[in-house]
Amino acid sequence: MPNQPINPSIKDIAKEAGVAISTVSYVVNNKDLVADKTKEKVLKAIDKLGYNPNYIARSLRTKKTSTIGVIVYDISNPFVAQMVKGMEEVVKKRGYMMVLGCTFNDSIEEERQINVMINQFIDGLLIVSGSDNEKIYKKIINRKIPLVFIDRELENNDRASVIINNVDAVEKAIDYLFLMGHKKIGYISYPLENQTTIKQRYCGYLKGLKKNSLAYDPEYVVIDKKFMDKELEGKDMEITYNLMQQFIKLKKLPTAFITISDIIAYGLIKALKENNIKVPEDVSVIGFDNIMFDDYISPPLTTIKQPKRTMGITGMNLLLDIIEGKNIENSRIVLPTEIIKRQSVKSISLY
Amino acid sequence: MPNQPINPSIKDIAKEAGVAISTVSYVVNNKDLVADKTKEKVLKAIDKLGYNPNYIARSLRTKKTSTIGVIVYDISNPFVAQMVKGMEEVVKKRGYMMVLGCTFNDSIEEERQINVMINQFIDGLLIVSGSDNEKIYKKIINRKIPLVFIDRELENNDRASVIINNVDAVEKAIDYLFLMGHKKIGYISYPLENQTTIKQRYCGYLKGLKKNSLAYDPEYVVIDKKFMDKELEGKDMEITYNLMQQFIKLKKLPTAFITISDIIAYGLIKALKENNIKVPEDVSVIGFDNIMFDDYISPPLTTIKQPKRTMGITGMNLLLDIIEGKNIENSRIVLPTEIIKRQSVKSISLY
DNA sequence: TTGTAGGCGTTATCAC
DNA sequence: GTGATAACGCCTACAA
Repeated sequence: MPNQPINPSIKDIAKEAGVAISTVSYVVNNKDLVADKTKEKVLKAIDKLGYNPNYIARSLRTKKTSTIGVIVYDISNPFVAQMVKGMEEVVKKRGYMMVLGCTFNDSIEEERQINVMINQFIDGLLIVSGSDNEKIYKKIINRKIPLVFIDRELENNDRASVIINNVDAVEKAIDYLFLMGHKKIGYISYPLENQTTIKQRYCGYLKGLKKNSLAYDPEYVVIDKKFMDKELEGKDMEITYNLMQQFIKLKKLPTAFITISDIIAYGLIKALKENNIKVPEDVSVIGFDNIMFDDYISPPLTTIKQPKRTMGITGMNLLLDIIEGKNIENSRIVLPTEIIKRQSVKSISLY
Repeated sequence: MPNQPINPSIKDIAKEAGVAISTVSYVVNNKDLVADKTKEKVLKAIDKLGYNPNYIARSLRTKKTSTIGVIVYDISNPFVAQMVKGMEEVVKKRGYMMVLGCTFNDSIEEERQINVMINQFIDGLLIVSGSDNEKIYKKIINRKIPLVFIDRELENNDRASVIINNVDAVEKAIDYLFLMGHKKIGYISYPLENQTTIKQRYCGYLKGLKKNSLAYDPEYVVIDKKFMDKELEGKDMEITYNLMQQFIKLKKLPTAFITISDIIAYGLIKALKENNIKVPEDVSVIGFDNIMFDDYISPPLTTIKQPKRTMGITGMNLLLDIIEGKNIENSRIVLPTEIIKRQSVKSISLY
């Protein structure tokens, strides 16, 4: 019995089949240059030795890795996880792999990860909600590495991106609340620094207020640095809960709150309920994202739905299209949002 | 101005610094063979041309990719996402990358993904809750690719793994319920086929019943194939909700339910509440996992906590230790579970 | 239609 | 200490 190499190379196959290396390569890559008879011989040898092409060697030659870098802020966030799931579906279908990195909204970390990834490792990069720091992305652009942003727009908006209309979304939520008779509308958000998405939503808040001739009352808005605390990373529910416990004791309450995420809404609702403030009877709440739990909390949460999975799918498809040199008709895709009406908002028009 | 290569190679650096290629390599890899003066020249050239080592080429030589394959069933499941987050922390810290694949509990898909990954692409593989199909893993073992399982044990239990004691966990939950006066304890679970973890929990259920001299009543157990339906993938809450809507109409209720996941518990609670069955007054519920929302639903969910992040961290560290040839004292790590008592269980000892 | 040979960017082995 | 040079496994002109 001849000693079979554990990981046979193209060379071993060539020897086994009694043909040249290039012939094997042609067969492996489905180039129609090989006579059927020869092809068969090669295939048989491949089967016999159990050959698998070495992607590393291939990449070294072709400069293609079929690997996509995906950078998110926190994979354990349900909104993010749902998007990543969408990306994974596409990647799988189109024959790529996905490497994942979490930045936890730390731009130093983001830059580090990008650097590692682009060191000839990946064919393209998908960034979810990166920082506002344009500088980080210069290197990617310089190296001509295809790049798509999801859920975020840079000031320099000629970048490929998949987004929603954040201004519009919040504005519509205010319209809805106003329609339901609310005049005092609060707002809970991350700090606005370094995050276009968050800024835009705040703009929507202001715009919606103005549009409905509602006064802006700083007493009603909670924008707190604690949300950016590294120690508290991933604990938005608790942060909100604690924040609101204080808020309730110190300040007057609006009749409704809009929050920039469902997670925050959950924390808010818990704090409210524990202080015997009924939701929605006393205070209405609108969340953002429409994560899978909204139907299962009490009361079921009214929210602004983002098409999470679709955002992931669309973003990944766009990126792969760019990589594969397909004709891109639109590289700035705006996906629709929708207010999902459940039971956390109540009409107060009778008052 | 000399034309600088966009991606300078070690060769370009050598030329720039006026030294040999190998010298540059020594410097890059911190081998202490180079005179300080030469080293400085090289460093200067590296800085000037903006050199980055090509990982692909390096991998081709060294047969190391510093990339770990992670296979999970569903990244959008909060339990999984939390584990992956733990892995990501470790991977980052120890200088590796992570490629991610989701199988959605499809063993064909699992095998396909494993094949892609092990084609010389990864240094090791971390599998979360794979199938029971030993055959799939043969190839990995044959190729001597380090492999660690999380949350799952194969029959052949000499594999490296990070698990919890599932039998014990459920048994303790029954003890707790019994202590609270419950004699009729229901159970909601995935089908038992192909999943050791699920089987073990069911054993725990049986064992706990017997231990407390409680009769097994098939009327109280819900084990349904719908949970494995490809179309319904990722919708355990809805599935449970629908299942229980029927159950409530057709069957008698136990005084308490144990479920194999918090997600399932959420669906159950919703169905119960909508049928005016109070939780925990009429029926107590114990979940499994302790996901981040348990504190925020109504009532807050009593559950069996799994150390999700720790499982991810431990599993990844174990795998990297194996890869790096460290001395492994224990390759079958059992992590502790704990009953987290919230408000979904009520004592009925007074009845 | 098939074979030869060069090179992708490294690292490692030897000389010097 | 430093410098040639041969691999690693593959792809692709180009030659035959």
